[in-house]
Amino acid sequence: MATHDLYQRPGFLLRRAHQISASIFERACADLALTPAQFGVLRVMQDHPGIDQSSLARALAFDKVTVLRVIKGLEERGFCQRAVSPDNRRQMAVRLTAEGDELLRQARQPVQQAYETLLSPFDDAQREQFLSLLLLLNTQLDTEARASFVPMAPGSGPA
Amino acid sequence: MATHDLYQRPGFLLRRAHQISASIFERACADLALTPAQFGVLRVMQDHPGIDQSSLARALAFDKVTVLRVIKGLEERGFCQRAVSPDNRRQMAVRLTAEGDELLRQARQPVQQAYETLLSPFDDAQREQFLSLLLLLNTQLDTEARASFVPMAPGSGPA
DNA sequence: CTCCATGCGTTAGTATGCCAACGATTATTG
DNA sequence: CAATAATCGTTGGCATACTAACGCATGGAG
Repeated sequence: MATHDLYQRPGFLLRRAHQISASIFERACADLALTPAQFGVLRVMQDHPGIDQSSLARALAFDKVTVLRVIKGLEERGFCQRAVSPDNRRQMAVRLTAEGDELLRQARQPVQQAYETLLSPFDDAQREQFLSLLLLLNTQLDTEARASFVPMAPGSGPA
Repeated sequence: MATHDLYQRPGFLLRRAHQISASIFERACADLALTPAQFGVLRVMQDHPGIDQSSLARALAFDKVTVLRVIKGLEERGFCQRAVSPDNRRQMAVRLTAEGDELLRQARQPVQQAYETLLSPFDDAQREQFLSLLLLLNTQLDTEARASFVPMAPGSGPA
């Protein structure tokens, strides 16, 4: 029965839950060929036009290399543009194209459906518990694992 | 404030929690250069000597390609052996070496420490809630995402 | 027994995540 | 101002995860 303990470890359960979550999301957005990471990047770009790649990475707690590759893929597909920032020539200012905005519009419904599917095993009280526990874990262990997570004020730009 | 919604999505929170969990585990086992996936594979091999790769993948809900690569890496480091199964020449029978068993023995303490760190934001009641909610989500959505999860009886071998 | 479907392991390709290192640029500090 | 720090984007490498496809072995159907 020693193996059974493994299946009850929070790390194992979290890995599996994340796997299931990603699978549900990708299936719901299969027509758009949109992954969770791509969706997150596009959403941040939508709220912060002209954001630089490193700030975007910090906003999502992604690695900056991951962000670079996701953005390059999105750029090839015509969903975003990159340009050297006029404020700081080290930075690349990233923003949605009209196609990217349209993609997000089309994604709204399937993303919501993935959300519902993922939480379908829970009743309302359990959903609230689950989300608050996850939020607590994330905020408490944030610095434990990576850099601090500082969402910026909307409209303030990359300043 | 639209971005803020993104951070409250269960998919985002799960991804981040998994990321933190993996980071804590890898840090705790840094001296052993042991990742969560490698630990899982070794644990299943320990409980089911001579198991074949596909059964091992199903037991952990890993992809068989992932299992193949993890096992190859472990084999190169001397922690497990592979041999064509005498029962079925399609299968590779995998088992721990003495070094692999010793590695698991050395991993016991850091793995337990990672477990404690991961659940440190929670009190006892919250831990129980969190684990049972994760378990519920996994069992309910299991077939939703991938093949069924059938742990085999210990000692029955790969039959 | 022969054909056929299935299962297993493997390879290849793609996407995510991490770290380390590098050149270029900016910020800091003496 | 000049030397140093830190930051940004990029590249390369490793590990995890998926799909698709292939060769091979097995099991079942006719």
